[in-house]
Amino acid sequence: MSRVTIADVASAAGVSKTAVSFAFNSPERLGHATLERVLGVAHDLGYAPHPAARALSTRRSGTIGVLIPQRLSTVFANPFVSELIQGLGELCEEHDLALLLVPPLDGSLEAAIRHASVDGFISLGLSPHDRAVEVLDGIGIPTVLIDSDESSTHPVVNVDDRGGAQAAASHLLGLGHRQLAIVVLPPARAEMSYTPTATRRLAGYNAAIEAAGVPAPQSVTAGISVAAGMRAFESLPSGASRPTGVLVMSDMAAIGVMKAAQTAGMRVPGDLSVVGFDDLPLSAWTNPPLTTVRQPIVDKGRLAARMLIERMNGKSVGSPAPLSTTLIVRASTSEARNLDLPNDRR
Amino acid sequence: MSRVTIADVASAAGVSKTAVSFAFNSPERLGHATLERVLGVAHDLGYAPHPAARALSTRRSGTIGVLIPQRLSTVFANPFVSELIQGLGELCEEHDLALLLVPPLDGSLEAAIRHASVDGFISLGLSPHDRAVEVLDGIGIPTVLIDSDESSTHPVVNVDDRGGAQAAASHLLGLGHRQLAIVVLPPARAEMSYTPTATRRLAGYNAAIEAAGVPAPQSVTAGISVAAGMRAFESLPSGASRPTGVLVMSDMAAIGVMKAAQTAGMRVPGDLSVVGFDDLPLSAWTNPPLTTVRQPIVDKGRLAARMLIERMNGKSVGSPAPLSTTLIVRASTSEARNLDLPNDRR
DNA sequence: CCAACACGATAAACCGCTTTAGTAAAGCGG
DNA sequence: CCGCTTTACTAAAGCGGTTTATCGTGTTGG
Repeated sequence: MSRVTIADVASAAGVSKTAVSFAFNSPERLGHATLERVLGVAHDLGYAPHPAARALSTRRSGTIGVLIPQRLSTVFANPFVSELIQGLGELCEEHDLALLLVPPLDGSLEAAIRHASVDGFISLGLSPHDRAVEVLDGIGIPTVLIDSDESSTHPVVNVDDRGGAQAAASHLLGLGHRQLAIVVLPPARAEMSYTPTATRRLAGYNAAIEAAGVPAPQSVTAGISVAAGMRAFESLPSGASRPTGVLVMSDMAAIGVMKAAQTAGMRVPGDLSVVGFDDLPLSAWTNPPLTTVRQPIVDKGRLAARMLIERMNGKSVGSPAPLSTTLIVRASTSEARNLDLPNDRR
Repeated sequence: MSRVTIADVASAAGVSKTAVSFAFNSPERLGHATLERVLGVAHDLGYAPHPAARALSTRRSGTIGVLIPQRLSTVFANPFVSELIQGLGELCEEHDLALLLVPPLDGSLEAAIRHASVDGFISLGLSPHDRAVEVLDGIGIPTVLIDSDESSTHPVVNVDDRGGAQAAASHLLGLGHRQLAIVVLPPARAEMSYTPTATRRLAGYNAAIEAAGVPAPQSVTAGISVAAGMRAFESLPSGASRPTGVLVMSDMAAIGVMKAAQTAGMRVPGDLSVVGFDDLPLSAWTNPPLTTVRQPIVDKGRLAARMLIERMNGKSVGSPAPLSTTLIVRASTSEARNLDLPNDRR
């Protein structure tokens, strides 16, 4: 009843285990007759080499791992990850690799890493100094970091977060907004503070804002989900210091902000301009369509996978230049209304 | 420079390999002093058991596989899959499992299956008679089918597709629509025709339509994406036989249909009513918000994972009752206009 | 004082495959 | 007919863990 092994095939075909192995991996080393016979027997018996045994022998598992810093249910609520996987997937399929999603095991990402049988890792949003990344190095598994900080030891695939954020802020400022708020990305892991990405985007926002000589904006942290965006809106200051424009670091949260604003009776963009970040496909269908900063997520995944595969093949590769971001102006932003009425607007 | 093995730790700590193994797996079998020492040495050396070796020995990989019948880039363009993974992920994390995405390898799903080192498989949309599923059986890997046909050999997790579809069609018919069209799901694999799911939904639509004594609707097949939905709209009949309502088997395609209709100058729902299937989160934000059939996708994933894990633990489980679906009426459907000029209601 | 018995640690077999080194037979030129 | 190379196939040694059976040893009970 148990699995049929190479030895079973060998004895059934009257040859050695080696011959069976050769039949699959180096067919040219076998005589034509035996090759046929072995393959035939193997097929009849439904033989499939045990993947773990094969991996142990060849030191290759045919799998690359994706380090998921949080619970799968929260991470996959963000379409960003789907996009990324589309990119990774393309390269994986091209190279006959499977994709292993590695979430924290029993709360510990490090433990999960040790258990994962992969040829390489892709890390999402983790700093190069994160303990998980150090474990990776300790084991000596090739790794590529996405959305991280520059690192001398790992290739890092980034987009121009700072430039994109700056463009977003300039856009709002150009429309006459003076009272702004920022919705910041959540930390990748509980222990951390700002993610590398959040830090860069913040810098971009602030650069534009300071250059315009406008008061420093309030900032709120929100998870990457519509619900979190809604909560973020609630915690924005109201009254006189109410912002007329809000810069959100993710499209999902931006949609939440719009939704909450609308249910609070405000009009977007009439009463509140919102600009997101990512340009997810769905951001074009929202109501109103979201003004946002486009980053090439699929490309990012593709590029990261390509670099990882090269590293797995022994080539040493450096970090590529950050991919460019572009502001996509849709309908969630408009000129600030009655921006300096002598006394309170409303 | 190569990986540190259990033998390295053993000799560094002056004990046998067995002792090191015990230190991790049966700490109670070691004296307190040695236990501490071994763990200390292991930590200093950065030892991590080789996952493949461990898997070979224990016959457990700590991984469950998700059989992806198509390219990752097309499958993950559909938020349905993200939702499902959220459900699967919850259970996986609870049981300390990782999730392996297994797309066709070199075009062959069967080949991919053989290479995957997993303890169990979840199949998406494949018939129980699919060759891939047969390979699974041949190897003897526990498997749970999602969106499949009833099977005596495997647990199947389904929703009430037929009932949901019937409700959707009844909704349109109740609004006075007489000229309908159906947008059918694409085959899961190139070889197949209708998927089990598509067959059931079609039956549901038709049951309602026939009961209403309305002419049989046109049907078009469209992939699960906005772009495919747009193309589907294009290929709908125009002129006198133009449908006033369209039943779409996926929300993504439904959104595409709406979008294409709008860019063609039609108003939704004024000129065309559209009802989708799935109730993806984003379907609530579209313009107009989409009327659709809600299916509990996350629950589906959770349930499937739970059943698989039980099967992996040796318990034999049967198929659960189909999860229920409910029609969610939003704003993409309205009464049919001027349907027969003389006596039109409305 | 000796048999009985936990206790702590180990040697060796095993998991299922790949691969190196090697052997027997066949082919070949001289 | 002999040495030399090919060809076709195999034995056995890993790969890096786990696990079973065993073995000293210091403790006890009778």
